[in-house]
Amino acid sequence: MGLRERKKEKTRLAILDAALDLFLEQGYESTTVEQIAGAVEVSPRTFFRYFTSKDHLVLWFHDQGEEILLETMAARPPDEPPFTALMYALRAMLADLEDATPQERERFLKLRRILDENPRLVGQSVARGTETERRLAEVVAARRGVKADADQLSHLIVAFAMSTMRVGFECPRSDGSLPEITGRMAESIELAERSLRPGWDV
Amino acid sequence: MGLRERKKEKTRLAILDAALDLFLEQGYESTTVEQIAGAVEVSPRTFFRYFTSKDHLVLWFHDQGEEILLETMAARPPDEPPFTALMYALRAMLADLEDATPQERERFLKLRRILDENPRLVGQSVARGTETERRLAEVVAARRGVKADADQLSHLIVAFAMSTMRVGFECPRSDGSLPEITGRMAESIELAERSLRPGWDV
DNA sequence: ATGACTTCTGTCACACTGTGACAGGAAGGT
DNA sequence: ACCTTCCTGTCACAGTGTGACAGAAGTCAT
Repeated sequence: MGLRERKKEKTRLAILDAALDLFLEQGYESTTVEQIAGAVEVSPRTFFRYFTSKDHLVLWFHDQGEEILLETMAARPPDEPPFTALMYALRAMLADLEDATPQERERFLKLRRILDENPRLVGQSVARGTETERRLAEVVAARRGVKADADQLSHLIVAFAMSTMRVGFECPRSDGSLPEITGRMAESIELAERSLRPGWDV
Repeated sequence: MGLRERKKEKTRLAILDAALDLFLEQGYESTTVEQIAGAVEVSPRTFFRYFTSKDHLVLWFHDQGEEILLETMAARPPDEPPFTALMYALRAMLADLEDATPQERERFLKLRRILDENPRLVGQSVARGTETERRLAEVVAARRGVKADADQLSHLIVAFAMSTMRVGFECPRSDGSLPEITGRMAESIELAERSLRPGWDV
């Protein structure tokens, strides 16, 4: 990896960290792109070359999550029931979080605190999730040997899976520590599996 | 109802209709608030007094839908399983649509076409839905005699119900007529009820 | 109707987000 | 060193959204 790419990644993370800290200090809305750019000695124009919008700062982790979901789905045995495979994919996301460096974990926890304080951003985050759902629906439809456009069940399977994820992430919160989050998530997965009729997602 | 209120409602709808038509003609992004305001002989500043944002134009029907959902939930017998009650609430939304005036139906269908062409707006719509979910979760938790903050199952019930609704509305589409939409919705509800274990939402 | 009173509207001014175009500088390969 | 490519800052700009204020229109007395 060349110097150019390393430098790029460095500024990317510098912008991200500066922004997260500013958001926690003064709130999301009250923080301007100019301030964030200023904090890392970069022009506002450059900020938008790294993050397409201010919201994208908060949604960056979604790109990461989606990648893991899709990779895991591809790796699971094709004859496994789709919902089961999706639950494994969720667990893979958690595993990735636990294997991450302290810095990355810190970033994630800061982000969660910001989301707690800004319901609007939670909405944006969910909105971003619809794209992921669309892609996952394609994968699930392929597994089930149907066309995604014409099959409601494939969409329902994915929608239920993502609901399970969101419930695990969003509620209920107390200290917001990492083990708590993974614990809630595990609970949520268990709850969902217990609620669904065996073989519903064939 | 006084002249003032009638006039207000009239301009509100005038703005809405003008906007929907412009969106269909030239696309959502390419249409400016200035154009919309101009089409109804109103200052841009006034536009923002009727709709807090350009996006809000497309989300207005959500406010209406949420109201019906909450009202129906309040009217359902308290000992009815929450998910069943939520499915009745969805059907109440459909019934409201079918009872609506031709104008209102036309508005709804235009909106759907706009959503089809602008995935970003679908995302916004889903984002708006998270607020509804939060409120419904409170209602469901109250029914189940628990606190919403501390109960994942209440959230999961609502999340599953809203997933069912979204799947019914969003996929799959062909002519986009009203009977088709209500049909898809009914299918989706049936599919969800068949997928869940009896008594899972006690 | 005339008055006072409330509410709505337009104008002006402004902050902020996001984008296109261009020029200079840093990194890559030869 | 040289040329190419990519990155960055500057400038200019369109568009969204908001606060403040003055005037117009609706409301409700007498």
